[in-house]
Amino acid sequence: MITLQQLLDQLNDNQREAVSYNDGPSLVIAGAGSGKTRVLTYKIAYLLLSGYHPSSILALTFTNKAAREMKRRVADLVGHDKAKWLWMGTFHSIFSRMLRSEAERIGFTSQFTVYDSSDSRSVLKSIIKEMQLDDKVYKPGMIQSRISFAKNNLITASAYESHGDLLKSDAGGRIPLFSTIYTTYAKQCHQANAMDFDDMLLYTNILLRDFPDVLEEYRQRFQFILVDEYQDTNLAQHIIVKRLAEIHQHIAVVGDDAQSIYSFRGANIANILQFKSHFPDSKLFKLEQNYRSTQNIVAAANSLIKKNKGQIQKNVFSEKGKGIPIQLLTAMTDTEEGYIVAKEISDLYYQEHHPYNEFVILYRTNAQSRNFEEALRKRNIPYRIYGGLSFYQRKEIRDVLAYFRFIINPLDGEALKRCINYPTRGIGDTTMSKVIECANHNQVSLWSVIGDPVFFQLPVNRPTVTKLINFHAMIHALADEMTTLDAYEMAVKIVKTVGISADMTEDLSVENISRRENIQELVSGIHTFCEDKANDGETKISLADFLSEVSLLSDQDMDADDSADDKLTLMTIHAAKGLEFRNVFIVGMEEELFPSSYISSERELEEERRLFYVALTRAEERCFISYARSRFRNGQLNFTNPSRFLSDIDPGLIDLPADFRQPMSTSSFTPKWQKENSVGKQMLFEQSNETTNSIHDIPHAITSTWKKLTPTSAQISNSAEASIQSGGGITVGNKVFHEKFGQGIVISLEQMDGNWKATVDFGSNGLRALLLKYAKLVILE
DNA sequence: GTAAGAAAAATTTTT
DNA sequence: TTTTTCTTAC
Repeated sequence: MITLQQLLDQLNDNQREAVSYNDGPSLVIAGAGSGKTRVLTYKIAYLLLSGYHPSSILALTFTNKAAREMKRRVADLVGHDKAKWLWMGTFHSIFSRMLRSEAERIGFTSQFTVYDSSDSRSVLKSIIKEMQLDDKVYKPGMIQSRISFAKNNLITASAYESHGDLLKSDAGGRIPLFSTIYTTYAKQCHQANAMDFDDMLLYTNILLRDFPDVLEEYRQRFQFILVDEYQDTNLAQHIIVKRLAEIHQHIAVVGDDAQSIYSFRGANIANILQFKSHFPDSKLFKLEQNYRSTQNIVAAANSLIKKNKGQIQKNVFSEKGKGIPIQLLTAMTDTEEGYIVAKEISDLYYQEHHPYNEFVILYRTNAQSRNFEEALRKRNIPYRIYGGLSFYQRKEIRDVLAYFRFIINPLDGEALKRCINYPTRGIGDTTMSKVIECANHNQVSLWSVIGDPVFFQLPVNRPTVTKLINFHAMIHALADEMTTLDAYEMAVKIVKTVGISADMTEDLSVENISRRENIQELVSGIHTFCEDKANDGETKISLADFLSEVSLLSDQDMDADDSADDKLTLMTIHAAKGLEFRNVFIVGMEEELFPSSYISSERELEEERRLFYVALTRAEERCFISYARSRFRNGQLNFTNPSRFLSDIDPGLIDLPADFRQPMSTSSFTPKWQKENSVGKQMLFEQSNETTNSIHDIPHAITSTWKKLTPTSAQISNSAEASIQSGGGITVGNKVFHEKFGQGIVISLEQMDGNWKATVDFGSNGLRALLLKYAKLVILE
């Protein structure tokens, strides 16, 4: 147990001020490596020592890992007995807890299922199919992200339906039925007693908006609110936090606007930049001393981030040694880049005795890892790759979890589809389509139809009826066991009963053995889960308890086996946020790759620059940056140019090779279609900083997102006009001939990655998007 | 209901 | 180039 004084003595002046300030809202801007987590944990400990009850403190994070780490560190300060009562967890897990206890108010049961993004994509796919829409136009992925953005901006399906601008924008983007899909999707999720990740934020908002007693209860309960990584919050999260803190104003948020790299997931940097306007009495604290990196690295990162506009001014400094300049490695090809980096690592390992686990290779895209893997293998350098399939994404794990879900919530149609499909039991697509149609027709759940196919006059033959009824009976019997068995017993029982065990023991292929091990790992994970809960004094741990936690878990949360063995790390820069390494290699520093060729606005360019900032600030001691002059991308050899970001770094802080030519492009963004012709001067993509308080008002921010997702009619005509000047002679309205698709009419023209793309209506052969570079279009008239 | 073959697409992804 | 998704044939 620590005293208040001891607590404060362990902090620097700025940290101490931030921790002990409790006269109103505060915003703590925590520069990279400045002890952000330390401030958060000490602040919580401080509050506990000054009399707050742990259960009156709410601390929100973005990852379970961060929550766990923070809880551990608070426990180290004040003891586990106190720390365990804290409301500390991810936004989603805390809100899930609230939603489950108030579920009935919004038409769900406390057993509601959480749909992950592949579940919701699958639901959307079947809706699109059912509405007989072309999934080339209504791309499930695109629809999904639009719905996600709508929810993150608190636009419900019904609000969407009555929002003229959005409807108009959809019509202009050739997806007039989007709103209908959204409504159907919301309805189906609701009927399935299921919420997707975004729903958890949206419904929490609705709960707090429509039920004053609930709002009041949680306002009373949470006497102090802390939020980590505030720069990554979206509107939905921001509004919830704001509502809860509205009365007592006991709120502290921590973050770094310079590390906001998740806007593509809906994060709104304005939440942190405009914090003062949402909490006018708030006090700003800045943590500017970096304890991680050498002065050189800090200065280089500072010089880079200075190129961004619209940020909170800070002066990050280091009192460590000057260190060595950043080293730039140039390769002729991507393969050579791998070789050079591996060589450099090898030298440091053998000559300076740096263990491999003090190295990280950071890249913009996962696809870049390959060259490095090969080069590392050649030198026998052990490595670990982050990213790719997570444990919970694996088919066998999803199968098992589907059974858990289905038994707990029989209305969960997605789980049903998966369960009925595996292990094979002679019920295929044909039967399922009939079941779905029958369920829709009778307005009942799939579960009901399967329970009594004869009653619902399902048009299938006798053996199929038996199969369906058997399946129904098996699930029903298992559901009955729920009352007596705990999570672990239940899991074992399910895996045995449904035939997964049998299926796994049958074939002994290598893949199958790995699958079996994965299932084994899941089951023993459940065992551990039960034990942990029992140690905290909980009794009767049900499978539902496990499921409600596991559906909010990601692979990042279970890497227990790291750091023990001496392996180098390969990961994307996004995945590296929050981590630190002695030696950092930032690779693929080329135009079109980093910054990504996908960016289309100054705002996105700035986010890419922040991403680079995050990469640089991971380094403690050495930082290497590499690029190649040529690279295979999508099977094609491309010649590349060094990234414009290289010239954003103060030249005195980076060791340039003798033959290095500064990237010619300036650091500012010019859309290609503006560069090549002078049509269209307005920045259609700029995001507004406005946010609003009301669920039904459409924040300005979202409309701009919309413009990104769907070309507005204005944009289309801009592109069309531009094409008149430089589109290779083809213009909108041309009748053209394609050797495969025949005759068609050019509907629109736009530029992508410097290539002209035409959308052509080939009549019975459908709408086709064609790159003029490849498609040999003959102009007919 | 599965397996092989063709076609199309190919950022980043805390929950 | 690889990976994923859709088709088609057994």
